[in-house]
Amino acid sequence: MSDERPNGLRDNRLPASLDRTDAAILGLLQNNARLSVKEIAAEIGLAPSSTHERIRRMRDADILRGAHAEVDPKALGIGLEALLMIELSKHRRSTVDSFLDEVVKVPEVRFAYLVTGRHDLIVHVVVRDTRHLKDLALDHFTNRPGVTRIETSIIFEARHRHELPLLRQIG
Amino acid sequence: MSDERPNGLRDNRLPASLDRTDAAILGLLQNNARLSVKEIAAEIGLAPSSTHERIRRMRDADILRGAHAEVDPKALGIGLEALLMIELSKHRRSTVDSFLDEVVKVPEVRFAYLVTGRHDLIVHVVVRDTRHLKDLALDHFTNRPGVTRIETSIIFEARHRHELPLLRQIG
DNA sequence: GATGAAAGCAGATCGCC
DNA sequence: GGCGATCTGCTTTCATC
Repeated sequence: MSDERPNGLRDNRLPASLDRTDAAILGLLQNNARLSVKEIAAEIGLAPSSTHERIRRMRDADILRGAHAEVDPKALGIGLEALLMIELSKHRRSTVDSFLDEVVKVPEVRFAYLVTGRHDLIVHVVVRDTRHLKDLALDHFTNRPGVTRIETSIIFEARHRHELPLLRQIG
Repeated sequence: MSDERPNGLRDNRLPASLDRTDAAILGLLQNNARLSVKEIAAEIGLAPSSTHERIRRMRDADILRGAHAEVDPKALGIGLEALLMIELSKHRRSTVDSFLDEVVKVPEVRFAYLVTGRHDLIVHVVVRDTRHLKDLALDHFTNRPGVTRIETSIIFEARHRHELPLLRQIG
């Protein structure tokens, strides 16, 4: 959701025009970033060189932003995942950006969302067990200045979609 | 968080032993799945063939589970992201799995978490604008049997960590 | 833009240590 | 388990349409 570029200016690039072939490539790569250009080309019915050129263009335009490997959490000793729903004091709400930056440096944090509504911050954490969760909450959140209240929700089950929907008219 | 294999049996594989070299490889690939074996080898101080063998082993052991490309949401017309915090009726709580399955088929859904606490389900959705959000909530959630209440939290800002922490003793 | 051919390079295997 | 050599096949470039 970041609107901002590193220099702090709004990103005023004109919306890059994608056609349905580009969208198909993005869909395939979101589901499996290890697909070869050759495999993608076969899937979409283009030559590998043409497919390669489209991928290169989308990378240059920062539409395609790299890829991340998925690792089995259990293999790393992660036995429990939770969402921390955090309320911040009025004062801290003025400096939420630096707060977000600090939070996301904690290794056990997967994401931190600044949101509207009952809570101010939703933080997804991964831990060994309930004891680790308690320690993490106390050490990094409960006692932190600016935090007025935390609600903990343990995640029983999670489902993910890796592919974003295409919500624009395409060229 | 899935404990289950496709056949419905518990996964009883012994915990695969990772050493710190394996952990370093996983860390690099989580941050950038497009790194070549050669680049990873240089980073961790091993020969490319040895590095390749370690990666192959972790893939075979299902510790390394593929990769997903990251796409600029704005390029697809996504202007707004939100969390839907959903309460389910007692009856529906007995069939949450099929509910989760259906929810995650909706293209605008990124993830759905079944959780403890005030809410039962946390659903991350991506939409064009507030009008789209309203329509999505009404069409797929508010009027759905089993849903008793929805709270909507708009995401102002999001930060992610792509690398999971190593929480096990390593060999 | 798309294409096929050519060049360069990475992935994968293997025998050896 | 790590290593270097080797082979194979993919990525990337480029001239042409």
